[in-house]
Amino acid sequence: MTVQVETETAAQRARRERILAATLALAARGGYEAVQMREVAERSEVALGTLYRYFPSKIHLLVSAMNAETERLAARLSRRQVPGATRAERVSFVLERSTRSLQRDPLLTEAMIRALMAADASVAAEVSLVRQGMSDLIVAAIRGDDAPTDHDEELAAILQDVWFARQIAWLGGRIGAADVWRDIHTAITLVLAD
Amino acid sequence: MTVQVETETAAQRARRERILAATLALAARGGYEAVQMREVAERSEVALGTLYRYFPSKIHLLVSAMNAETERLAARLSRRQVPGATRAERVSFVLERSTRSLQRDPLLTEAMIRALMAADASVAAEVSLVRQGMSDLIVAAIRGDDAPTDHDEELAAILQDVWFARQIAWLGGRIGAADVWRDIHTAITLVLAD
DNA sequence: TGCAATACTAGAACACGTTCCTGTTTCTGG
DNA sequence: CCAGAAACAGGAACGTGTTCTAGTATTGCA
Repeated sequence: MTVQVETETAAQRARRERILAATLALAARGGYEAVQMREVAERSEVALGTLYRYFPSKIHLLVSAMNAETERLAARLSRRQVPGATRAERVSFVLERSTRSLQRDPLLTEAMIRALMAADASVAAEVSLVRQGMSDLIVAAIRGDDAPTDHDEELAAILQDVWFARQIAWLGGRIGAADVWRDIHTAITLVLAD
Repeated sequence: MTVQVETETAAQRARRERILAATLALAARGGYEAVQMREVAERSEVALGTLYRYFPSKIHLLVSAMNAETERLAARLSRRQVPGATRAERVSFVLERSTRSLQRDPLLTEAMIRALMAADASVAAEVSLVRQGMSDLIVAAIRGDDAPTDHDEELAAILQDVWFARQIAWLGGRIGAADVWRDIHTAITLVLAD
């Protein structure tokens, strides 16, 4: 079992980017169900079989798209020091920005979160990437400057679980968009009582 | 818009129960994907169209099955006083029993949790029932005897979010069955530090 | 009891994710 | 540059959730 070295021609990189761009465009327009594999293939000018060679399932495709979006968000947030005197304030800042960023494009978010939920073991690696990115953001906010501890990781994991579950409740029509942030904020103040 | 009074003939009640029984049997045997609508219809000796008249989608069907199972669990747990001196101990007792009860039948659990995740707005009512049932269990455990407060409801909501998200992580192959309970226990002790 | 409405059966048909096949293009090592 | 390998295009085909149709049985009511 040899490890494949990262050799991707320019054409391949271009295809991958066209595919992801088409995915984001379709998702932003009509959410999860609008991301149809035939349509993605057609828009990215790639055969259906090729699409499946790049992304072995619709779930992989959408989780990869979410990972790219998460990286963009993280890059934007980590540009400068998170403001706030207490842990709760700093984490609130980060999670509110994240939540608002997602809610700005509800259909895109619906598509990505739905894929994240539907992910089975074959997508575990990609999902872990997304989760690790979020976790890093939260841990960095808890610690103003110091090195993170295991305890911080646990707190971040809980907050992320709440964050995730609240998004699902929102997608499931059980709570409104405003409730999402309110509930997450409640969890932050309960868990991070300084 | 008139409200339909609950008139269900004996034959209809029997059909509904045959359908749910077939669903549980198939789910316990092969999980979510083994619950195929044609197969459920055939086993419950009902036409496919009739199955869809009773349960308008596979998700409705599985969430309804989960609701029935949750009620059975709640009935068993509420039979006697929850043991434990502290809130954390009592909640741990209830959630460990719930978690173990689910993990005893991993494929059935996979089917039901997956449906719960995939639920969109059209299933919101049924999903809320399941969630309310779980919440009642947790709140009752937090309060030994007293009336619950809003604060208790919030704590229960957070713990349930963690519980739910950890089940998803387990289904997604990102953590093992043993980790599920360990993580939930961690959350309990962090959130309910007495 | 008779009849209109509703419920049910059996099965075809449709949609979309996924797989597979055949022929062509592009890449890579010698 | 050439031969073989790998990647790609185009599209048929399959599986399963869901919908639809036509005919039959059941129910509720005057």
